Amino acid sequence: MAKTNPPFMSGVPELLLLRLLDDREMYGYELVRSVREVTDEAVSLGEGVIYPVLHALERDGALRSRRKAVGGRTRVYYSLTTRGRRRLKDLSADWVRIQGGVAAALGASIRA
Amino acid sequence: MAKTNPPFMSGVPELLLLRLLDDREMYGYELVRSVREVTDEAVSLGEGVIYPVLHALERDGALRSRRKAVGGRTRVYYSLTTRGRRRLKDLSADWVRIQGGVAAALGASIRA
DNA sequence: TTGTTATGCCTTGTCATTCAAGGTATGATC
DNA sequence: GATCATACCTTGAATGACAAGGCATAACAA
Repeated sequence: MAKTNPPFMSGVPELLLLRLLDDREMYGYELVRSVREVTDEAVSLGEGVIYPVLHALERDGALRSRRKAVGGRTRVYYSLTTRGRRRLKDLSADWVRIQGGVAAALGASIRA
Repeated sequence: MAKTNPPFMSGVPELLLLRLLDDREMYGYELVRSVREVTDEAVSLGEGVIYPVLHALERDGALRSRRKAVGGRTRVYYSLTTRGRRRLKDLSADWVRIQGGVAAALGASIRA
């Protein structure tokens, strides 16, 4: 095993964030840990990845955010918009298709 | 369905090429068509992707090439080196792990 | 013969994405 | 009062993918 995140990741961060936020609103720092958990430690996204993606998605209208004070701290909670749910659906379908294609290629091994 | 290749592809081209060349030596133009076939049309890589990857892999010692004249044309056939086979093994393992993680995340849906 | 399509190689330029590394500030814990 | 965890964020460099081209030959059609 080389690195934690070998270069197979394009678009995956966006998909995972949308997926998590489809269940409930969450904030950035929380998402960092959640991604690790929900992927069984297979995917680990740093804050340098999470925050830019969140901002881009909000700019796109896929997410909306609200500030919430919790114990003297301020958190920025994100939740899906209708547009975000459609985007999640599309990206999921794309992922399944690509993944299936790669699986077919890898599994096409005749060798014993 | 938006584009043929949504941004889920990082590292996948390299994996697919190594996988195909593990069966038999092939040339660039042939690989372009083979990738489409073997992935059930799910993945389509243009020559602008294929050739740079082939050259990089050869520079890395993962591939070796030889020129072959076929019907007045010259083809450049690539085949795996030992290093290339190890690389294929590593990348495959990485892919399976990442894919499993994403599947766990997507499948973690409680919604009916 | 001339045009078009398919084969076969390649590079360039641009764009998007990822990531490590940093920066700021508060609360809790030692 | 020092250090850790929380919580937000940006910058810079590198990588990767891709469309769009360019070159040349063969095969075929008009």
